[in-house]
Amino acid sequence: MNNRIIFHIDVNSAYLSWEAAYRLQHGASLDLRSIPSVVGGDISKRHGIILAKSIPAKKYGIKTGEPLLTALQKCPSLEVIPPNYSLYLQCSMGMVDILKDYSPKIEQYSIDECFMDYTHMNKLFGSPAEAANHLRARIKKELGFTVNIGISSNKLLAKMASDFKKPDRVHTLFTHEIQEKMWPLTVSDLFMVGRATTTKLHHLGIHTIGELANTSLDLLHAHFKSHGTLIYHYANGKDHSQVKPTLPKAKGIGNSTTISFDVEDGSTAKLILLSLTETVAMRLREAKMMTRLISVSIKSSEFVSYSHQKVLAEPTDITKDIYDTICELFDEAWKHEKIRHLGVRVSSLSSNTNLQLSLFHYKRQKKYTALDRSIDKIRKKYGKKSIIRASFIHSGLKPLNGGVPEENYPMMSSIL
DNA sequence: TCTGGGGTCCTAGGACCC
DNA sequence: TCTGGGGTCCTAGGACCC
Repeated sequence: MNNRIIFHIDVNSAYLSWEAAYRLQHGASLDLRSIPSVVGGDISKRHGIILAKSIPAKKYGIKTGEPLLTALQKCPSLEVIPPNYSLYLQCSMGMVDILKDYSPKIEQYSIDECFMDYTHMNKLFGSPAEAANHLRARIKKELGFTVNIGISSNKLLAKMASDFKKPDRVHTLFTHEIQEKMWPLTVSDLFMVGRATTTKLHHLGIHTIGELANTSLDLLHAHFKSHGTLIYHYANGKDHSQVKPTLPKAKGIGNSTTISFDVEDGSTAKLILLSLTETVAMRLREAKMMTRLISVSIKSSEFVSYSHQKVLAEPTDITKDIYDTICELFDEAWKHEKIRHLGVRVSSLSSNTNLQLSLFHYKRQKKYTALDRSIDKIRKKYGKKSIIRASFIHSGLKPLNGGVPEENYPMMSSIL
């Protein structure tokens, strides 16, 4: 139990590296990773933030999540590349395919991060360090991008280790190395210590992970409740969570969008909410789930966010039912300020396999369920834009909004 | 500082029930 | 009503992650 070997594999500057590798494989002569470059959204659509940066861009003080505009002030010659999520999905799947050669126990933590349990696997690829280096080199050679790999006896320490010097490195962080390698780091480097917690810890005089590790659990629990207990154990390198090879069942499905202009009237807002609901409901049915809890979220032009939710009497997967509830919630919640951002989310999900329709609503539900099924089929066969609601015609708004990347991208060729 | 979008988990307070 | 305590559900907001 205490002798596990866990790897954390982290793609260096994932979105940017993937774009760079793709371009090189398609004849480009310039490697984006060698110049100040970023993947970022469209400023004119108010999506202008940095999603990934090259190491040269980092040297200008450009940070992930910061506005594109300030990044351009720091480096006017910055190369800005739009995101391409279906490419990222292909690259991510390519990497996981390689990882599967090294161990069957792989957890895909995000599109660019995986945990791998290498316990008892030494006979296959040698010692953990040998295997990690083999893996690192193979991904680089076959897929054209680099990764950092952290090795330890649990997931937390492996993840912390992969964050050490980048790119293209393997690091270990075993228990006996915690004091030397992890404790000198600033407390905000610890997983699960974000901005709010960092500020509060500083007020308590705690600045390094080592200081956090040596603070009393009682004090931390008094200030941070269960989160205090969590970060105390993390600072001491303690984590017993398992590598989970199967992805967990989704707890909720949501889509949201920042609108390119401020919305001032309810009818425009509701049209945007409809486009979001369409996508959310399609994804819900695709997952063969029903929802009982519907919520709408609003962000004003002044960046004030709020939400409103409702539990339904019975679960549904019908677009119209979800949308009607969304409109009701919006009318109750909206404070009539200018709107920048709208979101639709469904949760309290249950399987739809044994759907029991109440007798009273049976006919109505059957009708709308059949309608949704038909629309889903047409969209699947002829594309998502093949059938749209009349209300969007001439509206200038997208009839479907949000969603997950589609798997329609040509597979990356090997670099050879 | 003109500052995205997808998630998960936790907490606090109120309603309601026994 | 000088009036308890525990349990569950619901709601809103906030923290964190990539």
